[in-house]
Amino acid sequence: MRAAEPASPPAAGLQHLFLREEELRLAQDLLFFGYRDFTAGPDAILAELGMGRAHHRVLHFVGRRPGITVGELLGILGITKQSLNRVLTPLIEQGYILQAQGRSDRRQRLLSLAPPGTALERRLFERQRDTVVAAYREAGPTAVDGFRRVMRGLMNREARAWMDRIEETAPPGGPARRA
Amino acid sequence: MRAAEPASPPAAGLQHLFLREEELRLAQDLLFFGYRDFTAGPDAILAELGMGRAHHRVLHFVGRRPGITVGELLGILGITKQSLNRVLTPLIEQGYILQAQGRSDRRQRLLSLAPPGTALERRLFERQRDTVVAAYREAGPTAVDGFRRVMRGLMNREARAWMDRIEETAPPGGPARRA
DNA sequence: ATTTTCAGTCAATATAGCTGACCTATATGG
DNA sequence: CCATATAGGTCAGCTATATTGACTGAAAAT
Repeated sequence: MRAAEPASPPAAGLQHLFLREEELRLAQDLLFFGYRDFTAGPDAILAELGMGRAHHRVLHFVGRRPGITVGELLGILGITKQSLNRVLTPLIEQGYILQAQGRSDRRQRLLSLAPPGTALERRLFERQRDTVVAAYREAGPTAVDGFRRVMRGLMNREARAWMDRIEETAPPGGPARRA
Repeated sequence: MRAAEPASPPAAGLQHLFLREEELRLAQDLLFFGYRDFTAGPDAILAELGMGRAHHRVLHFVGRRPGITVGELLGILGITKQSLNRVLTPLIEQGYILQAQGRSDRRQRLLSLAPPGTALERRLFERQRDTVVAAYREAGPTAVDGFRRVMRGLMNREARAWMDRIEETAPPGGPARRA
């Protein structure tokens, strides 16, 4: 409130009506609440195991790309090696994640989920899936497509490239090669 | 848009085709990368000022609801009083946020942005706005509507109620009372 | 043989959250 | 009026997630 009227871009231009300030502030609200509640389910499970969101992210991306190297994982997560190792080392020690020496480059550690890792990731996934399925059902297929396009638009170049790669190699239809 | 045609539901198996596992894992990826890059801009500005995301959230929601009480803010943010005060107290001491005694209940502290707070929030908003505007423009109005519906679907009941209220009192058109 | 890269480690620091205990000021209700 | 409940603040201590910088060892590349 407080006087001010902070320059709602006067919407003069054509198709820009939907880009007015209030629309964009609404986007901020949506992303804050939506992301928070999206992560709330897994967070609760992880807390019971003495883990946090960072562990989930590692399990998720290792599950998504079995055989991923530590370096690639660092690139995806956008954190430092030290930060990653604080969650990765315990996950390995506790038997959730396996390391294998790289074939072409033996310095590399190829990461994959051990059975307990697969199970935990699955449990976290299913909790999150319930949230997403409910939202997707309510919103409908057209909205889902719009959601995907907007989220993609928020991502930086690197993240988009990663999404392109994952969509190529893990197409709708499941982990197996496309039908 | 990037190849791929992300599975606009091929209409084959009724309305469930778009809820297959891979689609849902894609949603996890989208939310992780999208949210991270959405917050990256403000994070960089805040870091220069020795602040973090928590400060931004306070500035955002106080700006959104001037005169909000501490208790209401706690409810929105979903954190403890102690956590809030660790960022709120410095924001007040540094002149970004004003406190006024509640009129009907003098125990309440009604929060609002002081001019420096308005300016900083504006700066953070504009950085984030650029990201959102780019995504919205790329995706188009229909996609934006879908994005909103899905994000809303991810939110819990309380958050939805808050969104309903904000949409009533701050309708498209700007912070001023409805036309 | 030197240099670079991949991975891991140690130490120190900062932010953002948490619990529990306790305080003041003000409202509210018997 | 007094007792209790509520709004807000504060102290102390804990955890999780991130950071930087410095350094190591092994293997690849030149």
